[in-house]
Amino acid sequence: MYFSKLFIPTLKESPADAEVTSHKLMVRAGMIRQLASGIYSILPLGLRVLRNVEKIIREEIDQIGGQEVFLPSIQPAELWVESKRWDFYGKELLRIKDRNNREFCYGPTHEEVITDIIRKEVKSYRQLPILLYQIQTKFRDEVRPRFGIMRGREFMMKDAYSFHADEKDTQHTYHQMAQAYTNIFNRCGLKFKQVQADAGAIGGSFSHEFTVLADSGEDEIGFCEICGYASNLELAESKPPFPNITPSIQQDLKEVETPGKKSVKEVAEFLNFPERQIVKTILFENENGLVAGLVRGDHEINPVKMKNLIGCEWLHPAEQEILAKYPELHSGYVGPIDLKLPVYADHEISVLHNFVIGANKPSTHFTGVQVERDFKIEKLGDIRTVRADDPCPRCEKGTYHVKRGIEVGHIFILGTKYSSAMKAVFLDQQGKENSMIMGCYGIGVGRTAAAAIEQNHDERGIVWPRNLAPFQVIIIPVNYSNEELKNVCDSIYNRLKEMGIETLLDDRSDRLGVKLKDADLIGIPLQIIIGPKNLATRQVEIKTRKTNESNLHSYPEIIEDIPNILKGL
RNA sequence: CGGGACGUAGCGCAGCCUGGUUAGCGCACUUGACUGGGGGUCAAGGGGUCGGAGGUUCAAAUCCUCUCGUCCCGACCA
Repeated sequence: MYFSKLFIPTLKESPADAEVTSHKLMVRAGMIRQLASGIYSILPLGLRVLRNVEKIIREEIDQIGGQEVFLPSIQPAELWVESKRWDFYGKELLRIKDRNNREFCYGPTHEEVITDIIRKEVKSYRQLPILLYQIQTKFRDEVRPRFGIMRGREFMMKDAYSFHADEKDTQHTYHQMAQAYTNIFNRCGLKFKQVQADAGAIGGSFSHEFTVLADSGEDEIGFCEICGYASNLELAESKPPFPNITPSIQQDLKEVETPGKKSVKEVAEFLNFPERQIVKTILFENENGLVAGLVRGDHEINPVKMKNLIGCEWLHPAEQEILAKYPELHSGYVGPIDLKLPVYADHEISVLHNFVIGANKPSTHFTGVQVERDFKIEKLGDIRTVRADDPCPRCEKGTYHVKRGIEVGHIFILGTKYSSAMKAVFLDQQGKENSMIMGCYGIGVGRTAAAAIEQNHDERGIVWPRNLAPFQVIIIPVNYSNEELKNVCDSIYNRLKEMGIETLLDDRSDRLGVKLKDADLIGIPLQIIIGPKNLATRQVEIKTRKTNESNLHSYPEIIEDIPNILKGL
């Protein structure tokens, strides 16, 4: 490809509305342009990168028996009503009406469509398992789209769905898929972790996320470097406490005044207790009303883990307006003693003695509190968010490391959530009707490309991992209008093309500096710089974008060696 | 949805508070000349519903109201 023929509008300055590096660089490198909030046009250079991601995905998913399909983006409401998600999905579902006033949505995901196909066509265990996938744009009307293509409303996604006759077979595919994902992200040149994850709104029993490590990421993950345990922080298990020996002196419950001291920090300072000796009571609301959660003062409560412990449909922090309806609750002084709400406590509480807790009375706390003696716990469990350096829950010696990351892939075992709601059933060997067991497996294609930039860039621009790079090599003549340079460039270009190497030739009449800046910005792994002085001694300069180091090599011999150099990158 | 900010040429911004010539600057763009190993120089140019609507005023980019859009923080989220 000749640079002058390529539509690649590069920018010197970053757009004002871009925040993260990948967004800035993708716009500056002429890969994307915004059309509306969270909606982007993909320009030729950007598309080449996305196609590379897609190609890797296709190869790996095909490898484990996936078959590609292309599904409608506009989906009828009835399907979503059937799966009960028409209401549940909320405002993120972009709803539209056709000329006959029939309701549709722009698909945010395709469980319903794929389940509909399978239930109509598959009747027997003999036809299972089936693994189908699609790579298409989807639309989720995000509350707050941000970070360019990383979290757009319209986005390119690979979604795979599998249907099985039994649980064991589902797990088999799940594990194959996990391996395929590992291969995919390795081939994309990413540093990532497979972490245990919450299934969230999509439902299901078992799931993992693939998270690319990056400080700009929105997710936090906790992992142990000794045993390899890794989990999204919203799910990461905390190690149960060692049972504490009851202290010889068990203090009596005592009411103390704590005028105006509401936060753990204030109370701890005022009473001269360590924060870990204070217990916080946090109120949540779920489908059954208010519930209370207890964690140690120096810990943070984790709503996802709490929801899982309770086993409720949903759980939100209680709103101030709701609290106003309960005159017995005093913000900052809520406690479990004589509280007429179900109380869920973190397991660390079980080994605490003589602690401090709100007294349900303004400006008052209790000291000398003991679990069981002073209040009852509905259920004890792991409901706090783990921190760096907390002990690993799976091994003896390890401790947690906490890092930020970008979720680029997510795999789920769905069970029969959709198949039973939508009656996707089959007859087993005994002629008995069963719901199919499903798995679903997503990868954000654009997000993967953006994550690659977050992880691979420098102050000059993008440094593409070789397999994602829009071109492998860029030829930069100091002056293309010089007949001799032009001939050399053209012949190198043609030879590389013959060798099947995607090559860009910067034939523009701009000065060298401009061409070098652009080459650095768009991040092509290898630059071949051709100038008259070096050429006079039969040499060309080869620069590796990753290291920004360049060396002279004798020409034309070096050209035959380019494939090897690329392999080593 | 709550809080905050911004909208002036393709991009980045100044001007607005304190209303008053023809609305500026840098980059980009066009033409020409010189130049040619890290965004070069000089000269001459083109490009604006000042987001939109309404209002105040002799006069509005500037003040007021409404509205649309975009971004940030939070809540939310495969």
